[in-house]
Amino acid sequence: MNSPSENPSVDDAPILHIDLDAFFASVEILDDPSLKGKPVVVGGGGDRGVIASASYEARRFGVRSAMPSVIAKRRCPGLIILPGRFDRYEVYSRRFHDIIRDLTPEYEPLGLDEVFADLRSLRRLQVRPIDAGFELRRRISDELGLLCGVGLGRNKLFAKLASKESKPTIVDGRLVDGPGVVWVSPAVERTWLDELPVRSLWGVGPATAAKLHKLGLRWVRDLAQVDEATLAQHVGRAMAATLVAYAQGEDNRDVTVDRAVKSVGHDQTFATSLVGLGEIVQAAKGHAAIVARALRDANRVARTITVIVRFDDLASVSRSQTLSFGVDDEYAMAAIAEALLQSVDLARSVRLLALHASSFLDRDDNNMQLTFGLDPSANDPREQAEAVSRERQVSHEALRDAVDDVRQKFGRTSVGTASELTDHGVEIKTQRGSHAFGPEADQNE
DNA sequence: TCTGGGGTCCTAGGACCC
DNA sequence: TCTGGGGTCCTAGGACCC
Repeated sequence: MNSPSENPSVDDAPILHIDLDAFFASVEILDDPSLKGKPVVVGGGGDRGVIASASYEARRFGVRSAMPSVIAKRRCPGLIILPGRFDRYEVYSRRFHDIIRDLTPEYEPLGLDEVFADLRSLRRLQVRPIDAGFELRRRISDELGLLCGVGLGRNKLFAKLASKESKPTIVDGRLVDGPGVVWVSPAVERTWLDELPVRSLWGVGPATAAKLHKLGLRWVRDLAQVDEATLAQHVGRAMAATLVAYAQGEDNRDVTVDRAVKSVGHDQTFATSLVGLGEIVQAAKGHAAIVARALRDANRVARTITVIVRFDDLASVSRSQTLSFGVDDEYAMAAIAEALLQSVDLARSVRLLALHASSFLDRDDNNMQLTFGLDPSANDPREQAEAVSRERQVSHEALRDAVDDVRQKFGRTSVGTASELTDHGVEIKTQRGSHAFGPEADQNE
C-alpha cells in the first residue's frame, strides 16, 4: 500500500512481522524440485482432509489453506496433495528463527512460519527497520531458499497487516509480486485502517464478522466509532474492548519472548467414524501415549485432562477433570480419559477424538504424597478414576524413567510400549505420519 | 463447499471460602 | 424467612489463530 519512500527509525517502526510464503508447500518443493511449478498443497487427502498450506501455483486455481481437500481437488483436478512432514518443517523453522535471532533476541514466534520482533533494543546500533527487513528477506532466500513478507509498524496490529500487504497476490489467475517489505507510517495509519473490512482485524473470524455485519459494521472505520458498551452486549466485554482499540489503531500487545506452553494435546479425525465406547476408549489410549510423551519431553506434569468428542454431525462435547496431582504417565492419563468418556452419551458415531492436558506443574513440584487419602473404592466415578490414576502415576515412575533413559541414549524407536506400537500403525494414515518416531526426528532434537 | 491439528483466550455458571 | 460480596477454582462451550 505504501511503498516506503522514507527510511524510518526504530521509533517510527518498532515492530516487525515476518511471514514465510506458503511455508509447508515451499519446503516440500525444496526437498523435491520436480514439484516446482506444479500445484502442490500439504494437507489431508482423504474425504475429511483440509489444506494446511497451498503453493501459489495451487492458489491460482482458487485453492486456499483451511479449504476442505474435496473442494480443492474439484477446483484443481491435477492438485498434488502431500501428507506433511512436520519434522522437516521444524528444521526449516529453526533455521528461520536462527536468522531472526541474528538480528535481535527480542522475537516471538507464532507457529512455525511467523515471527514478531521488537526492534527497539537496536536503537543504539542505528539499525534501520526497512533495511533490516530487506536483509532478512535476502538471507532467508539465500540460506533457506524460501520467500517471505515483512511488515513494519508502530504495533503488532500494523506490522501484521503490513506483512500481509507485502505478499504476492493473484490477480486474474496471475501471480503479481508484492513489495516484500511494507511500513505503515504513523501519518497514514488512520486512512489505511479505515478502508479495511472488519474481517481483517486479528480476532475477527467468521462468527464475529457475521455479528458485526448484522450490526451494520462492515469496515474498520465503522468499528472505530461504535459505542463499546453496546458492542459488548453482542461480542462480549473483552472482544468489544480489543476491537474498538484495534479499530482506533491501538494495540498494546507486547512482543513476548519465551511464551510458556499451557496445554498439549492430540486430536485425530478418523477416516471412518468410531462406534461405541470400546473403540473410542481404545483410541484414547493411543492418544494418551502421545500426549504423555509430549509432557515428559517438556518435563511437565498436567493436573487437568480433557477429552473432546466430535460426532458425525460436527457437534462436539467435552469433559474434563482436574486432579489433585499432576500426571505424565499414559496409563494414568488413560484411566481419567476412560472415566470421562463413560460420562458421554456415545450413541452417535464419533468422527474426532481429542485428548488434552493442561494446568501444568513442574515435574519436581508434583507432590504425590498429598494424595494418599484417595480411595479406589469410592462411589463417585471421578474420585475412583483419580485414585486409579494416582496409583499408576506412582507405580510406573521407575518404568517411565527407565524407558525415557534408554530413549535418551539410543533414540526414540529403541524401546516402546505396546500401545505406542499400535498407535504408530494407526498414525500412518494421518498427517503426523510415522516419521515422528523415525531416526530423523531424533537427529533434530 | 464443508470443514485438520497444533494451540490460545474468553465467557458463564456453580461451588466454595472468607 | 430471607439472604452480601469478593475472590478463586473448576467445568463446558465457543471462537480464533497458524
